[in-house]
Amino acid sequence: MDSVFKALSDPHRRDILKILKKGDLSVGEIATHFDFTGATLSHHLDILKRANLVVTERRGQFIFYSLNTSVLEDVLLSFSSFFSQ
Amino acid sequence: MDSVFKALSDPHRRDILKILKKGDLSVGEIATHFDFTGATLSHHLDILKRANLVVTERRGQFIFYSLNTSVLEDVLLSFSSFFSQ
DNA sequence: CTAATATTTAGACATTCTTCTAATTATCGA
DNA sequence: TCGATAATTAGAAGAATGTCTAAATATTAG
Repeated sequence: MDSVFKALSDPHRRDILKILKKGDLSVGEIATHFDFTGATLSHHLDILKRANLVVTERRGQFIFYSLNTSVLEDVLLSFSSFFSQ
Repeated sequence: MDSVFKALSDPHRRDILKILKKGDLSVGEIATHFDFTGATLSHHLDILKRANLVVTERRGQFIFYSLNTSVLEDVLLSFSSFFSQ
């Protein structure tokens, strides 16, 4: 759970998750939304992946990232019980 | 919202919130749950306060901290819409 | 096979974060 | 009022974080 909170603590990473809500995107497509380098984006994606918030799938030259919806639901439940109850 | 995510990114601060769920506590009482110094605790409490996650009230010598429940509910709602929809 | 494109990895640097000790402020009890 | 207790503030040190450039890896097209 720690890695999830850490992952969500950066605004750029939260933006990435929001962008992925609309559908899977390749790294290059995600990159068009930001000003920093590909290396930096790669680093953010790695942190999201380690937190299990996203999953990847290679399709030819491209690597597509998508939300790991089941984990996101778990996270939300976890948040609920964290705050209430 | 950024300050909230930042505040929640530290495990000790999340522990503090959990402890406060049981009821208001003075700084000294909160301190009994942790190993670090009072100065460090004070710093964590300051971050939680700036994020509006807790509120304070002086009672004589003591300063009591309690959860800012209305903001916590907002945060949870915000999280929900962040993940779903 | 080679060149081009997509992405990640390595290494460096500046900033931010967590923690500490020491000093300061606030309040109470005698 | 003074000393003791409670909490915060100031300043410093080391670790972690976000970012960059350059190099490496993977895949496709010709």
